[in-house]
Amino acid sequence: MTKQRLTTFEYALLGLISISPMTGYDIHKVFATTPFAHFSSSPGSIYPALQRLSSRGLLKAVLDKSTEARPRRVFTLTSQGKEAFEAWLRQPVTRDELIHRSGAPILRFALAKDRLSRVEMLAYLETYRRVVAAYIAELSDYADQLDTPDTLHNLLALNHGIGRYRSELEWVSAAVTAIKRAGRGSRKQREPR
Amino acid sequence: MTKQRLTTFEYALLGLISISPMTGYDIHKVFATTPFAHFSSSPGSIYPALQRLSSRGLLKAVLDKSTEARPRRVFTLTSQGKEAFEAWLRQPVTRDELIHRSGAPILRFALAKDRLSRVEMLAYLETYRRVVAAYIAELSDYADQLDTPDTLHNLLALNHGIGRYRSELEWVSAAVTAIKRAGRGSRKQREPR
DNA sequence: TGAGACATGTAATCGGTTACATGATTCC
DNA sequence: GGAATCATGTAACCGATTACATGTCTCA
Repeated sequence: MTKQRLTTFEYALLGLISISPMTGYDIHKVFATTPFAHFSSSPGSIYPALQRLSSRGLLKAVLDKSTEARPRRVFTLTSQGKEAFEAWLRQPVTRDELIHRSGAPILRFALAKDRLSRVEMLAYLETYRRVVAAYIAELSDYADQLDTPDTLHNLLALNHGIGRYRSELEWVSAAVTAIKRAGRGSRKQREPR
Repeated sequence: MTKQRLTTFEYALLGLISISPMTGYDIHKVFATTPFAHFSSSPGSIYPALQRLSSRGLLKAVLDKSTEARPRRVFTLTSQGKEAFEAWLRQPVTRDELIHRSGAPILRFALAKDRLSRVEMLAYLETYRRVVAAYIAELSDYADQLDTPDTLHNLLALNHGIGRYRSELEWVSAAVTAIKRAGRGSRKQREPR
């Protein structure tokens, strides 16, 4: 039960809280002051979402009355919440996600720190690379079929997409290299399994 | 009056209809079969939006009873609609648009074909370039302030953003060159004003 | 003592998604 | 004659935005 999908925004909340327990205002500060994600930092989006996640059993609020008169509500992941979050991290990247929630794959990567093993991260990046490469091919095919002489703007817009996704590929290569390098120094000799 | 802002999706509808009058189904086909934009092609988004735009006086529907029993509703821009659309095209690109509606600047460029002069297009691209460059600087500054040794993922995610926007800059340069080249052959000697 | 950051929430509104519903036309 | 495509819509739901409301703490 409670198998319903969450929004990317809600997963981002779970991810932040998974790093360390947070209040609504803490989350507001993250969204307002870091380029981490371009989510809304308004209370009208954050507090209702925290309530939703709590009522679905994914978050648990603890009242911290220590210092202040008005209590701060500190949210923590429940085991269900942790499960839902990690299931999200482990989803393969799809064409649909790439196109319709284009920030999500990188968000997942950023939030996967310490949740996924190095091997899993590399596998994730590989699926991402594959999906991006396939979409570039799709756009290129489409561009080849445009033949009216009249479409400079259309062609430029298409090239925009192709260039954007090519830069994704470059980033993936760099990320894979960086992760492998980081692993070389500190990894345990025993491979998982 | 009717000065309220529209959604990017609604402007996209105005833009398509400004190219040529269209029915809801025509629009559906554009969104379903071209990489033009990654908007929803579902009837539940398109038809209500067309109704909204009509009731705001931006679109006018003409019933085409020519061939079929069930009439096709062909939408055209009203003068108000044309005005609203072109005002949108002429808005400068802002940081907020770049971050929160990141597809919009390129969408506007793509739809500006034949609506803006070459000079206006070049000016538009220049404002875009400026905003992107400023945001890259912002991200770089932020990256410089990260110093904990612990942030490989954060750094990679940041690099992702920086790389993505650098590729935007490259695209702008290419687009400017292409537009200037296209202008050389066919432009009229008299500059506008 | 007053300004501004800290901190938490609610209410109204509205656009978009999903699912449902209907019927005509075309083509095998 | 049946499937697929053409074509147009409605209804329920729900998340996000915007604006409003309230009160505390800190520091100049």
